[in-house]
Amino acid sequence: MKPHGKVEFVKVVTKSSTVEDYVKVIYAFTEWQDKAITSSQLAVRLGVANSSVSEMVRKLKEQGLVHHQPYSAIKLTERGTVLALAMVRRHRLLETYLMRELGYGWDEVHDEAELLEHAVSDKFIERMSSKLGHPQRDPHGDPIPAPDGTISLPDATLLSLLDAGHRGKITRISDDNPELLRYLAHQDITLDADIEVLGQRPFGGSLMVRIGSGTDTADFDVPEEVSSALWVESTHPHADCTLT
Amino acid sequence: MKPHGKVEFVKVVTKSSTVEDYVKVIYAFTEWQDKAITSSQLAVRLGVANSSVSEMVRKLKEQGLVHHQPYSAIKLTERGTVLALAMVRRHRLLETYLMRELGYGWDEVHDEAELLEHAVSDKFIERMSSKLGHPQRDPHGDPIPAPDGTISLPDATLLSLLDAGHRGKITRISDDNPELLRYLAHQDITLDADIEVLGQRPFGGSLMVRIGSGTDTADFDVPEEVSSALWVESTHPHADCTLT
DNA sequence: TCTTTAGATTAGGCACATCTAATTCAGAAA
DNA sequence: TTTCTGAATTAGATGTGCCTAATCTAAAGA
Ligand SMILES: [Mn+2]
Ligand SMILES: [Mn+2]
Ligand SMILES: [Mn+2]
Ligand SMILES: [Mn+2]
Repeated sequence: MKPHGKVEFVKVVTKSSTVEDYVKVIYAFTEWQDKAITSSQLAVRLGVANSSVSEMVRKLKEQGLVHHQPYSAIKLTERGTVLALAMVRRHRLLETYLMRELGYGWDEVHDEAELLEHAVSDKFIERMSSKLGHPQRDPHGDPIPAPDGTISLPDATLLSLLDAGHRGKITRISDDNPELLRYLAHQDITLDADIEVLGQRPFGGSLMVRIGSGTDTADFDVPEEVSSALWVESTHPHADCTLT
Repeated sequence: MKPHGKVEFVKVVTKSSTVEDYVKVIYAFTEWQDKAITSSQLAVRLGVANSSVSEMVRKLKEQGLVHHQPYSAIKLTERGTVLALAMVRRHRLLETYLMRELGYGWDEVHDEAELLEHAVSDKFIERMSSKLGHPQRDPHGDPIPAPDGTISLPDATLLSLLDAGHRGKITRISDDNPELLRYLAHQDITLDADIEVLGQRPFGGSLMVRIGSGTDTADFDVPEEVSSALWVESTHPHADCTLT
């Protein structure tokens, strides 16, 4: 007597904190540009060996969280995106909460949120969100997805890509370098500050910018490292440029 | 050329969340009575197999966190006690915070704290403590150890051990049965309520108690399951008993 | 004292997430 | 088209924490 049908064991999906971090990083990579992440880029961002990523990506695929053809880039499935957005919501709400309710500095929130995001319950997240008045963005200007996964990305451009004359508001600051955040805070370069690109020093040097508005302005030379961490939303359309 | 001295590799102690839970449970067992916990009692409380405990206790001993002779009870070392008290502080502060700041019910805080206690930083804990005004006990009446490990246990007795006539205040309610907590809250039996033992129903039946003071009192029959979850601090010394 | 037995420990394995080293592959360069 | 090369994958292993099954032991009972 042989079985005449195939027996399949459907693996119950356990979203470990490792899996949560993988999908979150895969998602984050495409948030501000549209190329999908590769195996080794993922390895660098997670701080693990390439081989660990290969192994794990196979498991993520098994669980229906990513699409992946060997030797090509890694993309989230619908389900993977849902999980990633849930984690991004958690992370950003936690960062916001830590600053507003527990007096953390904006350079201190990331690491704490990175661990807490895996430990708090949905109830905790929603209570926080209520208490904060359902904020739309985190302390670094990153948009906070709604509970249903809806997210609206502001129309911002990387400062380092802007031409002289451009004016706008700083709407996002990359949060992965705490030291940079401390530097910026010390210089009073904060979210929503008005900014104008004055020009670029020769031979690929620093970008010259003016921060502030009206009479209260200050000029800075920002090196590539900084200008590639700041996103600017234009206040005037392109036509308004004052080219010298 | 042979080495003429012994080379030892001292294991760097990594306090995993598993280790944290083991020492916490070992500590908790002796908080309200003085017998040390056995292997199988520990297994029940942690929800793991006996063999897992044997294995883990060996590792805890290796790390200097417990004293243990095979086939006998498990005791924390000085270092183990320090770690346990730190975890207890975390757990109880978190419970208090969840109730006071995020509107949790006292039956909902335990499970959330059980996970969060492993994920939050010391900074988080101390910020919470400040914000709460450095509370001395958690929502269930359990004392919160100070950052240095100091803890003062209230002089309370298990309700089920009290004789008729005893009066006092409820100062502690075991928090490991959420359903019981909901029942008590529904009956307005809360921390600091005045209580008087009226007597015991025959044949090992329920304990009859009076809750409240002055004109606002209510009588209850409390079954063993409940009376062994409530601790009472006497308001009148023993001499004041009214035996029938 | 000898036997029983409940509780504790060991043996042998598994799942997860990681590593280093060896191998394979896709696409660029010749 | 063939060769090369860096990226990606597989092979083989480790550490942690858990399991079931087998074995052992201390303390109680006959
Ligand atoms: Mn994380
Ligand atoms: Mn952020
Ligand atoms: Mn715990
Ligand atoms: Mn409690």
